[in-house]
Amino acid sequence: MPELPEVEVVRRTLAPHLSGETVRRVEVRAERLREPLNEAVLNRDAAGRRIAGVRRRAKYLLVDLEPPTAAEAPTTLVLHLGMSGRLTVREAAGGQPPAPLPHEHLVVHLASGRVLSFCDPRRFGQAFTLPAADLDADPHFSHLGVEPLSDDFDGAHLRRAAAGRRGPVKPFLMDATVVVGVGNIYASEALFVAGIHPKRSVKRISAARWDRLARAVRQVLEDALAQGGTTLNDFADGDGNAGYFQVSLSVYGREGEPCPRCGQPVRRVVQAGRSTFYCAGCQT
DNA sequence: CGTAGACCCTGCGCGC
DNA sequence: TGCGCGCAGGGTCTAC
Repeated sequence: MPELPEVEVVRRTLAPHLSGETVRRVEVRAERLREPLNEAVLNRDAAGRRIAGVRRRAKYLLVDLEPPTAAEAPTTLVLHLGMSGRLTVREAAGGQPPAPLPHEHLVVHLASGRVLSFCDPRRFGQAFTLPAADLDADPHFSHLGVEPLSDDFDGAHLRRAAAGRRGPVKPFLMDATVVVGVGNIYASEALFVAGIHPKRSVKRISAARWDRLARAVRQVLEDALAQGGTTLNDFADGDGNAGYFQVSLSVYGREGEPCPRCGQPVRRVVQAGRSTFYCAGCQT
């Protein structure tokens, strides 16, 4: 479900509901996710703490938790939606916590009686805690590359990252050590906008093309963010991914349909086990 | 070293 | 109608 724009939309809709709340307790309903959920550790690091805010790094959501006493250190509740995760704030009903949802693996009970609910049918998501100071050094984060919407991301960055590497550009663009947050949808979309063939070797891309690609990545993500922001504004109230498919896509998922620019049928190929969509006329 | 492929898990839509 | 197959937006590990 989520790529970077969607995760950012979730962050923006959750943050006002969560900031200032206090975590009462964390309930693990199903611990068997990609990394097992540990209810005892989650409670040790989160229960009784006030939520200072919600940040994002790559596709991870970071819930900042204040120390309950000056002797303790800030912690962070890290959440990843995987392929099918949904985070919603749910209201208490008649003084009772809301009834369990299907695939609701984690429930963070808040002092107001509301809960932060994590549902994830495919169980590729993650939830764990860390001392806030250890985030950057943690193996989940230490290898991550630049944020695509930051000033550090441009054509020169891509060109430097590609030096000494081989292979096609599309999987390269999805390599989180190069740039984070570019998932399977927006990798295809950005290459279309930039006019670059997804199979083109990273060794055969000019500086001008790297510039164009970096601009395309930024544009595609920002456009999706703008559209997601307007169509997903009730996300936190439990309406999951309504509006997701309203984000206009040029080639992704459109095999056989006419290219919006030249009319040739959109093609699909599989690269590194993932579908890639492109126009053979517009992308070289 | 870097890259390609398998794998984690469940649900859905399609063709037969 | 029922069933099997392929496919799905992420990330990590292993084998080459």
